[in-house]
Amino acid sequence: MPELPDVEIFRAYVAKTSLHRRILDVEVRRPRVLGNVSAPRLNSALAGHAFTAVRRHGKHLLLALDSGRWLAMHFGMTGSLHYYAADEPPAPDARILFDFVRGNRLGYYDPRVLGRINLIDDPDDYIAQRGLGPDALDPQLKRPQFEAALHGAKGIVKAALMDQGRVAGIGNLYSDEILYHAHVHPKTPVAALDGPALRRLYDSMRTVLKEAIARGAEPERLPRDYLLPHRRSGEHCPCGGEVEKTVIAGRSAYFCPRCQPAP
DNA sequence: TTCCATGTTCCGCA
DNA sequence: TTGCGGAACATGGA
Repeated sequence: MPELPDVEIFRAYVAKTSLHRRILDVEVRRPRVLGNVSAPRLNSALAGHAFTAVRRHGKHLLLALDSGRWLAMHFGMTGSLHYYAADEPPAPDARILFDFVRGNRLGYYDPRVLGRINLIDDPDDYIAQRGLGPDALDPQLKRPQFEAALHGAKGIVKAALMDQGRVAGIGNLYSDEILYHAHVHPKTPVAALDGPALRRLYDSMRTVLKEAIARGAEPERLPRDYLLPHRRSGEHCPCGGEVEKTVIAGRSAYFCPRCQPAP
């Protein structure tokens, strides 16, 4: 689930449900999801405080506390958030539960336990320490900055799009969609991209991510002329051609050979 | 039972 | 140094 559009949905969800509510307790049911902080330290840092703001960088969600500290959430491959009213029992497989006053709760779920939660002092330091590039939807990221981010990459374009150090937020699913709209084959070397191809990649990155957010980050709800609703090998591309699957960097990559001719 | 999965990181190799 | 393939992490669904 959690690529940029999903995490953006989480951001709006937290903003709507969980800000300015005093936290009573943090229930850590699976300590493995805690990165740099123990369960007792997390609890003492949060209890009595409230989240005051929430922002997103790439696939990372950053929650400000009224103490000045921040909680950094990453969702791995399967993480999500669910908010519960006082009379709703949280699902039993929550990894972490943030208990607010009056019985409301925010639950952090992650079946595969690949996500992490860190307690940090400064989100910009955190982003820098992790070597993250600019957020893919940052208004400051214009076409020249995007081209600069890809510049010098020696590998293939799908890997470069997913490289969080170049541009943050694009994962395996949406890189396929972006390449599909740009009519670029996923194995095209970055060095072989000409000006028009770079322009199409930038435009489709912005369009695809915004459209995905508008559709609630549910790939199946994307327009029919998108690739993701047809992302199975043998399925028909909107153009009538057949969707093909290949493996790139250990990940499955789907594309339409008719719309995205081999480099 | 086996394979595969929306992420990240580490290792070995070229 | 860079990039790639593969493995590991842990779990559930097809």
